[in-house]
Amino acid sequence: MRLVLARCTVDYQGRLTAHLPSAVRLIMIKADGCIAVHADGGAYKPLNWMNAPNRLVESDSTWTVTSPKGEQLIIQIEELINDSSHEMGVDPGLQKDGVEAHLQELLASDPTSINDGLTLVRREFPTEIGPVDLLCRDTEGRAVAIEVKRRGEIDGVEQLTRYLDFLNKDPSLRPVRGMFVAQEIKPQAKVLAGDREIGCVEVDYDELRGIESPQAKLF
Amino acid sequence: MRLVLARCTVDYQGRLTAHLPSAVRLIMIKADGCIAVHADGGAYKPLNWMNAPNRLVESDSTWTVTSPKGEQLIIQIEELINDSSHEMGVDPGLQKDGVEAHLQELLASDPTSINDGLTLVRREFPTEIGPVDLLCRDTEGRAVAIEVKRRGEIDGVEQLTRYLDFLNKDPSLRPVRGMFVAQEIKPQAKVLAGDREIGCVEVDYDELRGIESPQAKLF
DNA sequence: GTGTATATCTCGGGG
DNA sequence: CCCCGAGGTATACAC
Repeated sequence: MRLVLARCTVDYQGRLTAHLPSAVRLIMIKADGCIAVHADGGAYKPLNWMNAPNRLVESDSTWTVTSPKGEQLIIQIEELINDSSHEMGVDPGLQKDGVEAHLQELLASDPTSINDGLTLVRREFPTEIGPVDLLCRDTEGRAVAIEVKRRGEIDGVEQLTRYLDFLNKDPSLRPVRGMFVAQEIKPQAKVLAGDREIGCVEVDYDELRGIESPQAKLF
Repeated sequence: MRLVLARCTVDYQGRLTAHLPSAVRLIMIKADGCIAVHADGGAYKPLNWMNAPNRLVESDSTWTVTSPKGEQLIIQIEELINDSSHEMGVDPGLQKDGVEAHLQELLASDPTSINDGLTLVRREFPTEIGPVDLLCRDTEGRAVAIEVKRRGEIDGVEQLTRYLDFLNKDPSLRPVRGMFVAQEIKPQAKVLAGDREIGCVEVDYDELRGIESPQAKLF
């Protein structure tokens, strides 16, 4: 990783046009070629950047970065304050726990935690317009489409509604009812779901994980 | 801005749980207190981070960052390779051109570029569920709700549909028809819009800007 | 490759 | 404070 501290201006032309007036900034160049220009504040997003792959040409005080997609970043170095490079090696990467995929796995392994008597037909059940998180059958053999979210908002209800529209065109499934499952469901989402006769269930991730592997609680 | 190069492990607990095994990384601490942990690759996103405001406590080799929202980041420094601080000053910030707001302004100033005979009632016309980009009337005085996007995708059609549902509950507006305007509209979005009797119009940003300020073309 | 959905989304604006 | 919407969203994954 190369770290350059410099007073500079930056111009981006590509998906939009953007300009950074002169100021002192950190320019980060990573081993894969991606470049980020950071100010000393404003959280994690750089002011300007260019993803890999790209081509960086340094000509005197003008750095020109060009991407194959036709994007261009021009950095004018007005005053170079520091320029250092460091060998860092490959990163083993981030291990996450608690994202939607995990919640979906837990619910798939035991759909009765959503509703008594539910049995799983398939996870990621395909439709023409995208996959339904869980497709189940209830005790009476009727199809139930389930949308899983960490936080249940209005978009999720719309998404499930689209799936239901398509699933209900299939005679072998019809009638399909919908259920919206999340750790937390926003009131507006509940209202919209109610309006469309979609059931709402709030579940507790830690509790599900506890039920899933009860021995974990012993240690 | 403080830049620390170190072999470290990182653990985050908050909105989810995440762990970073030992490796050499860049820890960036900005003037506003926000912290980002970067690997030497993988684009501009940090592996782990903590937004301002937060509290950083350095105790020997263990850094503990706590946010008021109850999030926690623990960095174990195993080997300190470099630690430097730089004064950078306040950044004047990014100037953007070509985002949706500009497109909306141009269309508001001349709705006939969308459809002959349209006149503007209001930009950001409020509804219970959010503002409609443009509300217009056509030559026959009927209300037209317009959703403006840079890139027209399926979400935008859903959004406009929600607005239309609400607007059509208002007797003084009803019937309201919808138009979906973007620089580029994806085929599926066109299909969904067609299904819901929403008109689609693709517009050219540069051309609009030319019409808007014709003198700009002279120079 | 396109299309779809997720994200510790981030970030900014309005009530 | 929450809600809502835009983003050069980026990123992963299925078809």
